Amino acid sequence: MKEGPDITLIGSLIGDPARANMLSALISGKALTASELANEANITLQTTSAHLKKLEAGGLIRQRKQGRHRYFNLADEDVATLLETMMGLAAKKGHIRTRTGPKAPEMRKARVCYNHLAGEFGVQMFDSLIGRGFLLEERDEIAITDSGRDFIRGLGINLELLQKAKRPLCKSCLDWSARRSHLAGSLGTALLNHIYEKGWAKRLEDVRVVEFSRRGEAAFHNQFPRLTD
Amino acid sequence: MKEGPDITLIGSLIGDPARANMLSALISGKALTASELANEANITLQTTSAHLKKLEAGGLIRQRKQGRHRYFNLADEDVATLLETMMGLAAKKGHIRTRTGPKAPEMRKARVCYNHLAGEFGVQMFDSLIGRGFLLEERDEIAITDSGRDFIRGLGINLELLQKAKRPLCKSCLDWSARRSHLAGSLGTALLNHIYEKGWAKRLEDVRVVEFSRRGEAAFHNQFPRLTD
DNA sequence: ATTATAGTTAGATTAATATCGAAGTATGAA
DNA sequence: TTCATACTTCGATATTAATCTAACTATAAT
Repeated sequence: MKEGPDITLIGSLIGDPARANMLSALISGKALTASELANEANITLQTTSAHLKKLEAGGLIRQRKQGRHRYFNLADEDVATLLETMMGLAAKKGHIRTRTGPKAPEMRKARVCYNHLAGEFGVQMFDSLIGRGFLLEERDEIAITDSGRDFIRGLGINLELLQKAKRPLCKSCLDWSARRSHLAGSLGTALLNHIYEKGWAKRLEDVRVVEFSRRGEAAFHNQFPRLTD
Repeated sequence: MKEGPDITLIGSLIGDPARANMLSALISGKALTASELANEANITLQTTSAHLKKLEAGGLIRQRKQGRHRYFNLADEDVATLLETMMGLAAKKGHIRTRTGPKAPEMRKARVCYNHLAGEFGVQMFDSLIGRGFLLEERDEIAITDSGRDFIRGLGINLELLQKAKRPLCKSCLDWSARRSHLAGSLGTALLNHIYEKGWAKRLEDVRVVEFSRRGEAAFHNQFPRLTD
């Protein structure tokens, strides 16, 4: 890593495929061990160790020692925001991941993308919110409408709290599997949490698949109905 | 550039010092020729050409042919946003540019940083807004107060329009020269535009220096007084 | 103690790519 | 036509850094 302007280091850290894979894995918020990250990036543990050292030195990740394990996390919310921004731009520019799309059908159905819902369920939720006039899509910007505010508040979500956050409230995110937009941003995160809190789906360890129960699936479809147009 | 997840390409593009220098130069919004960018990055024109090709293929820049010149720009506002986000994170993590800070004294005084005001004038404006209770600084987040809203509206700035934008309204940005914070975000941009519109300073071509007139300087100090505490 | 698991460090190899020199293309000026 | 400027393409070189094997440290389990 040669000298260069301030953004060079961060760019080169993310610019390596192995490290990018690790960061992508960490973006779900779940703490992962070095071995898990090695597996995620398909490299040996030694190489992983070297990468983790660089990522930590660059301030992108943090580690917690616990017994003989080391758990790694993104350093803070800002790093997650940066990665989200990059993913969004990459999707818009058509840099779709060539190598590994979501393979398993459960992944295509519903999965965690960073910290919001993606997959068919994510797309359906987004379409439903747009279709009922709760969200407004203009070019690439998403805005919430007045009726949308009422709807979200009706779910018991504290909208004012979300708006104070640095992250944009509404943001679209292109879906790998469906090649359609779904909802990111702090509202997207809040809605995923809502799904967990209602018990519609379980938060699985280690995996990004979101597993809906039968009842949860029905409740989801009821809350975010598919509209025939 | 090996295969990898979607963010890898963008990361590696920004991760090269020469390219990062070029992108930093372009972030002011001014279109630059290949030769100018070569000069900015301190590399030969041949190497520059190769870099520009990659940046364009990656969707980060656009080019316009005009006679025997080629003018380069960032591809769109999203790219600028990404770079701003990265600069912000880099500053927070302490990855300050080691090599070249702003040299010329005019640069230290007032310059364009992305699309807001930086340098001593930028820092003073920021301090003044904080000191008069128009902005609130909590940890790394900046928020506008009710009296701040009144003040900004009083300048004739449409605050509601700014808040609808994707970009955060208020954001702090660490100053290279002053090592102090100044105001970025859409409000920062709006205030810089306000300075131009009032005729306090001229928008110079090719250079990032913001040149205040005598009268403009006085008006600026009047509008954003330095507070003795 | 002994063995197993989790991770780091060191050293060698290899692959990627930034860089430049030299030659070529395109536009404009004299 | 000739010359100059702006930029691209080609080919060679050199440097960087990602990767692996092997050896080492630390914690935990038996």
